[in-house]
Amino acid sequence: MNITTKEQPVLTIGQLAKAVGINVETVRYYQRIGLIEKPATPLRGYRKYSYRTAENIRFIKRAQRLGFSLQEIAELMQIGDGHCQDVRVRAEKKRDRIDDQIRDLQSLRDTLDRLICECRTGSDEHHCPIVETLLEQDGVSNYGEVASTGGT
Amino acid sequence: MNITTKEQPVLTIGQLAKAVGINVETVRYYQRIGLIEKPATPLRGYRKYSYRTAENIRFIKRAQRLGFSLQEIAELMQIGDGHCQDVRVRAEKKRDRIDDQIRDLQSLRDTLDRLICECRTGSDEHHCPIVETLLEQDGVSNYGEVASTGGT
DNA sequence: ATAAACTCTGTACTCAGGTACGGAGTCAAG
DNA sequence: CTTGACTCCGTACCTGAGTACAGAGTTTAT
Repeated sequence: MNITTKEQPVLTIGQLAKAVGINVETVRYYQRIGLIEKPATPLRGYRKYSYRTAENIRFIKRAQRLGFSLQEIAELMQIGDGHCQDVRVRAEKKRDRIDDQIRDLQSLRDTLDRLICECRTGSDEHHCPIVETLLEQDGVSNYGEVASTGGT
Repeated sequence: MNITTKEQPVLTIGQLAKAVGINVETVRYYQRIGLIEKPATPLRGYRKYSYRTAENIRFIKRAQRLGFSLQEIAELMQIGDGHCQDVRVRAEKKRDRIDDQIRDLQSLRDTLDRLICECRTGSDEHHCPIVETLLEQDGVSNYGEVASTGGT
């Protein structure tokens, strides 16, 4: 694993998959959707992958953990070479969407929590504030526009 | 819309869908998966739905906004009649999962934000901290175990 | 009475991110 | 040289929450 072997294609797909901790099928899947390159098929025998590819996959996984979709990651990898600003703008949009998500989840959490408390306090076994809230026509309309309910 | 018409099946599927603001196909879908009951097929002609069904669908939509899946909602509707405690336990579990989600999103958000700031501060156009972070082998391993990365 | 609008039924498709499988080829160890 | 493990390739399947569509029947308005 020294610097000289770094760029040599030496890994079989199985070794590659193991090295980065994903499934062989997932490696193939990434190839299928063009997210990682497919080393030219040797005239006979197996494809060999470089550690570079392993790093690319780790990149993908890290970006996924940061909340990017594979589509977005593909774009990131394309522009990633050049313009920092493009990447930053994308990251900012992503951050803003995450903020929205957090807000929604929090208001949801608060609503649930309040209901749970009421439920715990109430002694009437045959009347559940949680279910009743859900059953209400109106009132409690301030869950906070959580989770886009469709649209088109 | 007075109390006497409440339980009479009077709505066509289209009126029902419109009344609750969802697609006709979605109503059918809910029927298919057994989430709402299908009024017995008349010997000829169209099915009629009661306002009760409309309320059930509103229940579903509200529960969805609270973060329940259709599967969970189906369960809620089954146990909802009787035992408050069951509902509460489910709601508590749900709340805890939401807490996890919020935590994950927040650590993700912080990481992104930090990178964005570094990116904005840095003047080097040819070196993007965001991309570099993603490209790093190790370090920055504390995003907070976000998003289960698979595993049989 | 006829056309437009609606409903019914069943099936297939969508999106994302994979997973599974079958059959054939290939490689490495004993 | 054979056996077992691995790879290749294509295709099909999975989950969740719907959406789309075709063709036939029905209802409603004119």
